[in-house]
Amino acid sequence: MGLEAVLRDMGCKVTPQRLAIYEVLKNCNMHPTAETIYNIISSDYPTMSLATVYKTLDLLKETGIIQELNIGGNTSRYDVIPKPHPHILCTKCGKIENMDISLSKNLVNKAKRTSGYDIQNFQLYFFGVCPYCRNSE
Amino acid sequence: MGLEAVLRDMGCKVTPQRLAIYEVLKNCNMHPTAETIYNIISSDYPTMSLATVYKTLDLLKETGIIQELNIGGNTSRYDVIPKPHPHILCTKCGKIENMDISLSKNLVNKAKRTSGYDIQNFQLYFFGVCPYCRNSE
DNA sequence: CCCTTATTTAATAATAATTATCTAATAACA
DNA sequence: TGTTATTAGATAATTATTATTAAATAAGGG
Repeated sequence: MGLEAVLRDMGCKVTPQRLAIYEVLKNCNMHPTAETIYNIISSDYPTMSLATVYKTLDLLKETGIIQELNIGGNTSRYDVIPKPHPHILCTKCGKIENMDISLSKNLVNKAKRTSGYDIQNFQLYFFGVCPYCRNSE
Repeated sequence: MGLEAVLRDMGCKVTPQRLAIYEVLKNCNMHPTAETIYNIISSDYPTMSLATVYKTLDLLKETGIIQELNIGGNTSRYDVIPKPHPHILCTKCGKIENMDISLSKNLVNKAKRTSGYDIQNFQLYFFGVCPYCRNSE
């Protein structure tokens, strides 16, 4: 289901701004901040406001098609969710990458059992030095 | 090695404020924010300033005896590190608890292999509804 | 034990990220 | 096409965090 359908489903309006922000996230693998998205979009949408970016990101989060990452620093980053996946941050250059591994069902089940929580989601962040930064030392 | 020794080791001064902030973290399992720590301490140290709390937390982070958690919201939380452990956030009441499980060596190795990173650390956050909140629905 | 000095505290200002407010613009639907 | 509720955009407000600076103080040498 595309973003348009999702928005209509929620009784929200389909606007060019919303579509554009989602497109940026889909086409960009750098896990941008709200401000980065704003900068990227500004050339095509000179009237776009940063507040609109924030409001739209909140909305997209609610729909569940994007997620917010809190991987340190003091700004949130955003990411489309094709399926849940861990992230890794290079502590030298600040780059954030997707990881193609998953938590074992086993671990998640153990988490449910030991915590007693009804677990709905998780975030796994690794921190380290990327190969490029390692070579340039 | 206690905090005093660690500080001396780094050539830093041992001050009552630093000890007090660390004590709060050790005796408090709620993963407090800087402001919460400030409030807790204020009764004993009426002259304590919030800036001192922040600076001390940064210092304690550097020593490696505490860690900063970025588990959403827009405020950091802090935690002593007896050993690395996952955390779980109740999305109803906002409580954050330690979890007594660990990532398998297997998974970490796979992460190293597939990413090529020199992995130094990780954070694993689960999100769900705690038993208490579930019952009071 | 006191003096000296570099470090730290505390108060305050500054910055940065995010949220709230409010008016003009616009998507949706009759 | 017109009406209306929603949204965008501009701006102000709020919140978290960091920087600045003068006064206070811990640590080591005499």
